[in-house]
Amino acid sequence: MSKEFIVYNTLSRKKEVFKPITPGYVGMYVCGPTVYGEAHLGHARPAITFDLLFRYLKSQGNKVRYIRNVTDVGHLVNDADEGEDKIEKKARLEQLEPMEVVQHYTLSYHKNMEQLNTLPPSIEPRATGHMMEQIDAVKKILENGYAYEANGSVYFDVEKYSQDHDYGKLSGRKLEDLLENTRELSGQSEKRNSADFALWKKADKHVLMKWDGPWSEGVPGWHMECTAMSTKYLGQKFDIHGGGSDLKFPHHEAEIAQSVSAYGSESVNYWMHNNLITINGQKMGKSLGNFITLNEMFSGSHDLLEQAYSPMTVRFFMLQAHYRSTLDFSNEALQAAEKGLDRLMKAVELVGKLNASEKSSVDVAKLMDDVYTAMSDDLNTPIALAHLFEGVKWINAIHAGHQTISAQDIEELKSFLNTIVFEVLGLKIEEEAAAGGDEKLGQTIELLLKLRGEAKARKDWDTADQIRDELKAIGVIVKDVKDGFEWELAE
RNA sequence: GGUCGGUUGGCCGAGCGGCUAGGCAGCGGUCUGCAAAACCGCGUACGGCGGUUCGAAUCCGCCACCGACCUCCA
Repeated sequence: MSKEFIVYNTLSRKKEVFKPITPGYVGMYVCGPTVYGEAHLGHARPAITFDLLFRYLKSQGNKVRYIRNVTDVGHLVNDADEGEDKIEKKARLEQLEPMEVVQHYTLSYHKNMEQLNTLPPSIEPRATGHMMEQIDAVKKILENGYAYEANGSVYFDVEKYSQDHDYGKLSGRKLEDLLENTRELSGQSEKRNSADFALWKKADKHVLMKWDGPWSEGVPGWHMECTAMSTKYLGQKFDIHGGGSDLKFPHHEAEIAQSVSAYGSESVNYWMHNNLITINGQKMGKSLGNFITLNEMFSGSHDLLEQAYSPMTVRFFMLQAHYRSTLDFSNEALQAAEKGLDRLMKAVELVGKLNASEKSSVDVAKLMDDVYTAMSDDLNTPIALAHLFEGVKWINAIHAGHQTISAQDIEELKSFLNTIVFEVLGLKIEEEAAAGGDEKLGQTIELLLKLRGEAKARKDWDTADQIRDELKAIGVIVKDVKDGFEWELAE
C-alpha cells in the first residue's frame, strides 16, 4: 500500500512531504556509535528508529542505500588541546591496542543490533578507513577559505563562514550567542574563536592513533568523517541524514558547514532526529553514568532492573512511543510492553488458525489503510500499533466466535500482518523452544494433555488438575479451549 | 544566562479546535468443573490562571515545574 510519506524535517521544523532526489531510490546516512564501550539503551533508539525507516522505505518499493558509520578514531574526550581520543584512552586503561578496543566493541554492537532485529546497513564505513577522503575534504575547505591552519592543526572558521552562510540554522543557534558563551578551556589559544572546531588535529608524540597529513601527524576532527563518508557513498546531495537529537549541535551543524564550505552546497534534504531515552526523567548517557547496557537489559543484571527484558520487548517498548518524543525507562513500562507484545504476537499466530465464514463482520481493508496512514505520517508507530491492537481484538473475537471473517479476508489479514509486524516493524517471535522447536517435547506434552482430556471426560478433576499443575510447575502453561486444549511454554 | 522542547487518567503513551487512541494495571460480567486465556462493559485524564471561539487537552498570553542543547554523549 503506497502513500505519500510525511517526515518531520529538523531543518524546517515542519512536517514535509518526502520526495527523494531520484524517485524510487533513497540515500540515508545515520550517525553510528563511537566504539569505546558497550552499547546501551540509548544506542538502541536511533538504531531501531532508522531501521524502521529503512524497512518502511523499502516496503514502499524504494531501493534504499543505508549508511551507518562506525567512529573508530577522532572522537575526543573533550574540546581542549590535551583532549584524548576516546578509544585511545580506553585502550590505555585496558592495556590494549586501540584497534583491539575498536574490534571488541564493534562486534559487541553488531551482536546487540542483531538481537534487536535491526537490519545491517548497506555500508558501514569506518573513520580510519577513510583518511584520504577526510584529508581531501579538509583541503577543499581550506582552499575555499573557511578554515585556517595553526600550529599543525586545522580549524574551521565559524565567524568567516557566518558572514556568508547561516551557521546555526539546524540547531537554532545564533553566532553571537555562541561567541558569548565563551568557555575558558585551557589550551584553546590556537583557535581564533571559541566556536571554531577542529578539522585536523595535530597529535602529540606519544599518541598511537595518528596519520600523516599535509599539516602534521594527526587525526581528523570528529565531524569530518560523516561529511567525507556520506559524500563518498551517497554523493554531495542525498536524501536523509539521521541521528540522536543530542547530535544536532555541534555535530550536525558542523557537518552542514563543512559540506557547504567544501562542496558549495548543503548535502542533506531531510534531517531526522530521534529523541532520547530518559531514566527518572533524565537523559540516559555515558557522561551521566546512568545508562543500562543492552546486555544488562537482556540478562536483567543491573540494579535498576527487576527482571530481564528480551530484545523484542525493548524494540516494542520503543515502537510504542513516537521516535521524536522522549521515552522514560521504568520497569513498569517495560513489563507492560512485554505483555502487550505477547498479546500481539499471539494474535498474529492465531490468524492462520481462524475458521472462515461466509462473510466478514470486520473491515480488513480499513485496518490496513489506518495502519499505513499512521506509518506514512512521520512513522507514527504508536498509532499504527493502536490500530493493530484493534486487529488483535478482532482476531480473538473471531476465534471466540463473536465475529466472523471470510476466507479471503483471512488471507489478506495474514499477509498484511506478516508484512507490517515482521517486515516493517521488525518484530519477531522469540520463544526459544516454541511448539515446533522440539518435536519430542511437544509430542510428550500432547500425550499428557490427551490423558488429561480423558481424565476430564470421566470428571476425574483431581488427575486433570494434577497434570495441569505439575506441567505448570515445569513451565508448560495449559489452556483449555472448547473442544480441546492449547499449551505454551512459559518464559 | 541563551535556544528549543515537554507537563495527558494508577503506570507508559498517542492526539494538536468538536468525534472511544492504544498498551499495562484495576473493577464488574460472560465462558469454564475449577483455573488460565479470550470476549463484553466500566474510569469521564489533559500543570495553574486568564483570553479567543458556538465549542480548547488542542490556538493566544502570563505563571509554575521538568528536561535537552549551548564540552563529550545515541
